[in-house]
Amino acid sequence: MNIKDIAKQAGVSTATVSRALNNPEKVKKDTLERVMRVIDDNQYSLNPFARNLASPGRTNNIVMLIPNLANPFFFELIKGAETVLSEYGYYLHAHSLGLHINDSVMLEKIIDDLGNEGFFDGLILAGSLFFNKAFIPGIPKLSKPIVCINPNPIANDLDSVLVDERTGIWLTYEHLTKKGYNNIGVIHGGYHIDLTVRKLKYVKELLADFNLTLKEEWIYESSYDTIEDSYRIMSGLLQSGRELPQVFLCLNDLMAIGISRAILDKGYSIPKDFAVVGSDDISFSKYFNPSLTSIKVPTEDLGKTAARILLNKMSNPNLPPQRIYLPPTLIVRESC
Amino acid sequence: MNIKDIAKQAGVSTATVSRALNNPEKVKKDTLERVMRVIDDNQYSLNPFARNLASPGRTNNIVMLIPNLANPFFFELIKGAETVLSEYGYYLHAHSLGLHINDSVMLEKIIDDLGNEGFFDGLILAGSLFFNKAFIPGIPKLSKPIVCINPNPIANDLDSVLVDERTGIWLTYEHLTKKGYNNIGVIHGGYHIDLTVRKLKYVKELLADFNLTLKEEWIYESSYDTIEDSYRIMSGLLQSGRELPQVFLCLNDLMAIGISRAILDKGYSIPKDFAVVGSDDISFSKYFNPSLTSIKVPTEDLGKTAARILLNKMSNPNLPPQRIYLPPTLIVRESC
DNA sequence: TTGTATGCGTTATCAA
DNA sequence: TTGATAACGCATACAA
Repeated sequence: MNIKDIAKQAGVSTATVSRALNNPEKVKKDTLERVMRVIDDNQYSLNPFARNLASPGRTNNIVMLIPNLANPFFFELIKGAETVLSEYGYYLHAHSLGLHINDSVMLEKIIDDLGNEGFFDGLILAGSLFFNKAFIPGIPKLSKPIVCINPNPIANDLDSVLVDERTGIWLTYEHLTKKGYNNIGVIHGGYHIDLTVRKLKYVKELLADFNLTLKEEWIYESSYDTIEDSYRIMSGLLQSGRELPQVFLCLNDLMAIGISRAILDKGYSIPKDFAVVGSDDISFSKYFNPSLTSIKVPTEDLGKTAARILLNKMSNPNLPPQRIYLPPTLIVRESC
Repeated sequence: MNIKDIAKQAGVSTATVSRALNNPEKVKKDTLERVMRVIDDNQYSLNPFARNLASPGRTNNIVMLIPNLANPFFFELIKGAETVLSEYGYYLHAHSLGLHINDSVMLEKIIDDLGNEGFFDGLILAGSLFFNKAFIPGIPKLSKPIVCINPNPIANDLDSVLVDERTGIWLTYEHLTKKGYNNIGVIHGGYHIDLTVRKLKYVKELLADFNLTLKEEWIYESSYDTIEDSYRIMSGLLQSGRELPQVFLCLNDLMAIGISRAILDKGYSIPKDFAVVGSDDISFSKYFNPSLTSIKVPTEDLGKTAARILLNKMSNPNLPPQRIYLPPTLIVRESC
């Protein structure tokens, strides 16, 4: 069923059918009704590819690639971007990389496929992971505006929104020392994520300023994506009898929740026996028991800002890349 | 920049350029290299619309419309669907309706827009909300395979995967009576969501079988999408001095977490003073303190099953609609 | 191995 | 108000 068949059945030309569809006011009422009836009767739906070829327009679709929907951090990002984009008539679709996250070949294929299908007008890439050297080469081919959220420093030729992570670490340390905590341990989600490398560096630099060092044996590797892993790791640590830090700085809240539950389940108290600090301040953290102290990043604002840059870029593709930094704050609650 | 320009610059025909792009093995090596260099130099990227018009193929994109990404329930759904779809080379994009969720005009526009853009091969609709009478009319126009997850009964002409909610309620009631709880209250997320209406009906029917009734004043309205609302409502209830039920059956876990925290903050104990049962068993519930008893729905399986039906439908569009029911289970933890 | 020519389904221009 | 037709950018059957 194409426009030609409809035209034939309705006894008009294809031009009239097209007009009936796109500019109904330019078609005589009787004709319009007749055409529309034929269209309805045959459940005709026009070919979007032909339409776009004949008269190119925007797709109204924006795609946001994220590492893992399981972390609420990312849907707050999505929410922010969606708020802004929908005002301008765009639809935001989130695509979670999930298992492909460590596979740069696959990542490149995804971007390539998406681009080739012409599915979207612009792309938002979230999470520092995406920007390893192996992956970046695929991006220029896209010829679509791109904005990154929290990319690693390699991507300095791309538009991006970033969190001033150093400040977050600094605020935390200030609070911890004020509370009398000196022995800090860090729980991260793996060195393959650039975020880990960056934040560990900031912690070490900060401590160095005070002539202190971060003990290597107090740096623990877990996973950013599940509560489970951190729970298991912490349970093991508590059972091992090893010397542990007084405070655990977790590089996201999912991990903080996991270790907290392990601490409680072993009969220890928070923050009396161990204090816990998370990162991101996802919405659950406030309701966790004990409520979680966390380095809050302005997640929704990150999304909004990325969306604004993207809109800007779409209407003016030749703008030079810009980087915008947003400040974190420390939300102090019961866990510390 | 189109294929013609490239052909001219490379001194070949458009056919050769097309071949270089799609069947490089059919082009002489020198020619191929020359063409490819011109393509790279000009950052040419082909027009996906023209390509698809000339030789129609699948887009590899599947869109899943969901009410709200803020509820982890939905990303587990996404995860399940993604697992299956990616095996077959499809990309799943989640589109969260967010604020437009109560606006059926907007919903129809969204589906219409997406369909007109044609960039997906199939659609998964999640959440009972989508299927009110005002909305259904828009669907047939789409002419793309559609599968629903947990639709309301109106949508019985659409392929769908459903949870056997009645059984979930039954399992819960059985457990509660065994534990000696008789006074049940229900917390739901609003009557505009069909899920609410259905489950309340099941609860009432079940109680009626035992010659009991659900007290109208023990049916509380909150919101499915935020923990906040339920926290606030429960705080108010506890302060009001009104008579309250012994057990709160919450129609999702977000609400269960909200009221639990309110109960604890007012100095009451769970499950001693009040017991709490949630629904869905999202991943956080296990780690909440006290851990949450919840009616677990096989969320990932729901997503997987929906994906399988969709795949089936895409390769065989004339299949009659099918409905598959999946059973819930009761996960008993500390809160009850 | 390469080129020519045609068609894909729609929109838009121009005439009628 | 309507119709004939060129054009959109690409893929492909067929010819060379």
